[in-house]
Amino acid sequence: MKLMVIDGNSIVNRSFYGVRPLTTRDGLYTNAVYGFVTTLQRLLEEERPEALCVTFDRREPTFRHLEYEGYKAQRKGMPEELAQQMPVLKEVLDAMDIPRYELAGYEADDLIGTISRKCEAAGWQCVAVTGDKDSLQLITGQTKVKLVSTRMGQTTTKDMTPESFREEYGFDPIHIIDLKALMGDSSDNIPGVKGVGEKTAMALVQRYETIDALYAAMPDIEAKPGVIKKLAEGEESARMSYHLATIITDAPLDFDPTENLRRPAKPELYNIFLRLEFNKLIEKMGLTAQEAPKAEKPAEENADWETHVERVTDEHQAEKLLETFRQAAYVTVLALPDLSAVAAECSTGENSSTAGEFYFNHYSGDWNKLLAALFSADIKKVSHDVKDLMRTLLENGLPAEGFIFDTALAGYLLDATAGHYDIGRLFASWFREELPKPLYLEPDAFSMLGDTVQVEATFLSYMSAVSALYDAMLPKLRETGVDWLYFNVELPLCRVLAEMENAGFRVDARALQSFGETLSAALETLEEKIYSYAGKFNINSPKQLGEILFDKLGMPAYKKTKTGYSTNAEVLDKLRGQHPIVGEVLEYRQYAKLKSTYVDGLLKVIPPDGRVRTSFQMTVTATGRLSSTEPNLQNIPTRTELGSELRRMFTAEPGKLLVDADYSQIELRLLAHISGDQAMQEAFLSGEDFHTVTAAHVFGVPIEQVTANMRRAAKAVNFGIVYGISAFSLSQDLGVSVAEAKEYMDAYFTRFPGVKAYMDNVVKKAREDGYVETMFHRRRALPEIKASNFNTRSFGERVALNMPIQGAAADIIKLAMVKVFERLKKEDLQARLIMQVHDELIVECPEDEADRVMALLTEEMEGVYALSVPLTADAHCGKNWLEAK
DNA sequence: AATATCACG
DNA sequence: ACGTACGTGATATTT
Repeated sequence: MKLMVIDGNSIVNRSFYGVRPLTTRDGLYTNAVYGFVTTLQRLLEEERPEALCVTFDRREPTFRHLEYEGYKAQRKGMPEELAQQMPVLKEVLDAMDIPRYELAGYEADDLIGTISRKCEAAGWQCVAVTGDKDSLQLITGQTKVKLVSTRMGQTTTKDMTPESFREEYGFDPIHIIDLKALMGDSSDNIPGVKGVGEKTAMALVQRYETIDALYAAMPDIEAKPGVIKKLAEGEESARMSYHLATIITDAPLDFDPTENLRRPAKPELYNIFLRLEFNKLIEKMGLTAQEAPKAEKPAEENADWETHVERVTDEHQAEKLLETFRQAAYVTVLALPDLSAVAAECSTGENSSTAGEFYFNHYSGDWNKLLAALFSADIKKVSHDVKDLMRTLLENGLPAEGFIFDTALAGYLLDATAGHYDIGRLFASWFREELPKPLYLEPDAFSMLGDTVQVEATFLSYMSAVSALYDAMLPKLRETGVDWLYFNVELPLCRVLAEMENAGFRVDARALQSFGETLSAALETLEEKIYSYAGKFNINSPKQLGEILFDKLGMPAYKKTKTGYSTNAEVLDKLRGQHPIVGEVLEYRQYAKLKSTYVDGLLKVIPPDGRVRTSFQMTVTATGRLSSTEPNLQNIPTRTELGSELRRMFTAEPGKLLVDADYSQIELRLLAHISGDQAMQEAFLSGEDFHTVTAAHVFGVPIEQVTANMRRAAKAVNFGIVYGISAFSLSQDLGVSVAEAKEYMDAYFTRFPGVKAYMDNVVKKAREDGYVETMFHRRRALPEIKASNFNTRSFGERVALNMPIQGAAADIIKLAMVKVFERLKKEDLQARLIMQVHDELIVECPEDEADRVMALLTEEMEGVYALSVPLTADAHCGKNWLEAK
């Protein structure tokens, strides 16, 4: 039988510093609890013990320390972010039915010691899990210690048995006490012998095993005279340290291993995890709600609420219901992705609502006519993932009007870092109650179900959730000031994006195919050359490539990743001169990327009509940008000549042209505007090249004397500023010393004092508020800025500097997209927006519209919002993307 | 499922 | 002293 005992304080501490800060929607820190639970899962998997318990320290100084006068209560109090998680962790452990032990006056160590001895006495095996090396003294034939260490966010464990301990230390585990007695331990306030460190202490213990034996042999011992003198002076301290380092194994603890046998978690664990928003864990551990979920609206739990539900089967019935919907303030609408079933619900009075569910194969009337009526402008609709629904509607030639709210989109604007905005999770996080698990419905799922009961129940439950969310979210949008952006930009953008997605981007599959064949041939040649230098191996495997380059060919490894050598382009570039294989590998990599991601990747998604349709994600990025998936059309190569050839294959239809318009340095212009820096604004107003002007300022020379190198440095500093700069990274980027990079930055801040003041201010404000926002009040929560971990906090500061700029640029182009869309419609042009790449818009139009469209795009993009510096956009046109850029 | 790499703004 | 740019997504390999 085996019992695992966990040092709760040690593991929770490691989790807190090792896991990035996580908070629930209302600001409760959860990272340490999360880390603890995942670590525990792993340990259980690894050890599969029959019994399990956790020990905790009590805050008070312990008996061992009370007898030591030099003890100052100098153990740093834990940071507030961690302290608030301790009661939560204990609640979780209780719900998992895992016994915890704490005892006033004893450290977790002492309890572990006592527990391990009691296990041994009962004939059990014991595994002690801790990060504290002190506890290695507990190792015996029956007790092993699992040492946990966290490096670079990775938790690793090492099993220490009598054998492995001896191998590493060269003496028996119990003498770790003698070792600590000599070398001390600052983290545990054990003084040790002054002047004796790890090396000396190790040698002495290996030779004499105990301090008793050591002092018995004094002064004729095998050590340097200086060490002998220090030992003599420090004897009292050593003996006291020995006492301090000895873990108590007979604490007055009532303990019986059989009372700690593993038991199933209690049902409330589900609710606790729900509250903590541990959705992944709920899934992984297969937790479910306590009772069968109810398909009723939560509001209906109060007895007076009544819903009249109708399954609509004929046109007469439908028209009556539609008329009710037309009168309603709003209607909640949901639909299956293929529009084979639709549900709608509206409130019809104080305590009642009416809901209708429409099923294609249960409807005798004209299905499309019904949908057209429901999705026309005279019914105000609240829904979820409006853009996706609109895309389907428009695809089917149906109207997509009258949407006044999207709960997914609102969830995103209120917390852009939440990651998921499905109805179930939003409901759980807003109302702290579970909703039935999302029932995944294939387009034809309900025909497979045989009847529609399950779909009906899900629709009903989801509709009530969506209306409850709408009621809760709308005031919150106003409260945070993000309502303007929501109603004037994000919501109208749904329609714009739905039409862009449906329009698609024409790709020349034949040209792509032949480009792919060229690449294949080149790859084969390169492969052979590479094999001729190093033998056959998989060039695509960084692991194998690293072994070839650094072990077999003996090149110096500049950088390591957590799994081995780094072989990225930056490293390989430095090795170029060393061996011809390096250049070949770099070239191979470039071709392989183009072939697999772009040629093969795109060919897979070109439909017969030749138009590739991406999906724009509106609820993904933390800054407010869009993202593009399946395929990603926002990262089509442009930086290398070969890669940019791909853009030649993105074309306009025959007889049409592409118009491409992009903002010029929008982020830096926004910085000039937001910071109000006089010099920077003048630089933009002067009309000169901005990086050149910056260089002139930073290097203190007239504009005519700015060299290419000076401009390059200035450009790097400009970028760095936007990203939240540090001298180190700038030096890396520029290949100069850190000192030199710092000089550039100092000069920059001297010449642009407004920028410096703004940067200081934005970080300070973020610390006060716990969030940052754009000039349009798009918000990003920033718990990291208060972190006690230096790296995490620094990251928070960089985000605070970057998000208001990147986010405002995103706000502006989104607003421009809405305006452009409306203008194109109003002017009755055939031109259609088809693509957005963060600061760039692409329109496809008949050849004879191109000039008008270029002017229109430039005008709308530039005029979308008046900044204190000009906001400029440049437009070009051509038959394909390469030409138009 | 995680990691390394590399494409974009 | 710490270890570094901000924001994404797709692919291949490895676990």
